[in-house]
Amino acid sequence: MNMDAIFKVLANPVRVRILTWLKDPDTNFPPMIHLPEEEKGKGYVCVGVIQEKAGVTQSTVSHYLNLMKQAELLSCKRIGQWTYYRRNEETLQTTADYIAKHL
Amino acid sequence: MNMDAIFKVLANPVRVRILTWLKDPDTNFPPMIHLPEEEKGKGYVCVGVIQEKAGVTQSTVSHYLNLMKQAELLSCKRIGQWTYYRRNEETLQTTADYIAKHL
DNA sequence: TGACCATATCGAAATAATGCGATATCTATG
DNA sequence: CATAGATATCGCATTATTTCGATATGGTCA
Repeated sequence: MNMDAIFKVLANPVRVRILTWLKDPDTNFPPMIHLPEEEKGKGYVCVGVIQEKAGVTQSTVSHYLNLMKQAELLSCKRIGQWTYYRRNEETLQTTADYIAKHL
Repeated sequence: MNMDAIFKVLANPVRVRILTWLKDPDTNFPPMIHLPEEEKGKGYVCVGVIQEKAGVTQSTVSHYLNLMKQAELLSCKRIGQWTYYRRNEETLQTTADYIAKHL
């Protein structure tokens, strides 16, 4: 796990907000109506609604999401013309543990 | 507590290393021979030895230490011509708790 | 296939962080 | 008070990040 990349992600408050919004997609985002039934309830949120809520341009949010994916804080799945991102709880957990232990 | 400033401190690997070195001054730094008896064992380390170990210039380490102090990750005490820095365990603890809970 | 929508990538300008050398400040001491 | 040592601050050049608009890509559907 690349802690360095993770801390760089966290150094930007918009990215941190996105990360926390994704903890509870149901209250922070509209329902993902194009998501197939079997993928629902897994925390997936498409780029467009994240962009709108974050208040940055489409290219910026795409860049941010990519950084977070490189750091393995998010994973994504493309379904149709949409890309859905969700938290990678394993990395988040490991990060929290690392900080508690080594910081 | 300013999480934003804290995450910015952590975004630099040299600063993170300094923070972790200060967890165990006895093994990471030479003894602070000018420190008065009553201040020993409190984790204080002077700027010079941190600079040497970090491998950056004096002005750079001073700047880093100041950023970490602003973020309340470190506190400092001037004794004689030396400034001694040590970890602020309270902030570190609160940070770890915050991350575990909100991230 | 062609128009359309969502997302990704590219290129560039603005802003911020990095990290240095030079200089200032502060403290001790002769 | 003059000097010396430790640290802080200043000014600046370099590099990285931010963030945008423009464009490319990839999927959908008539």
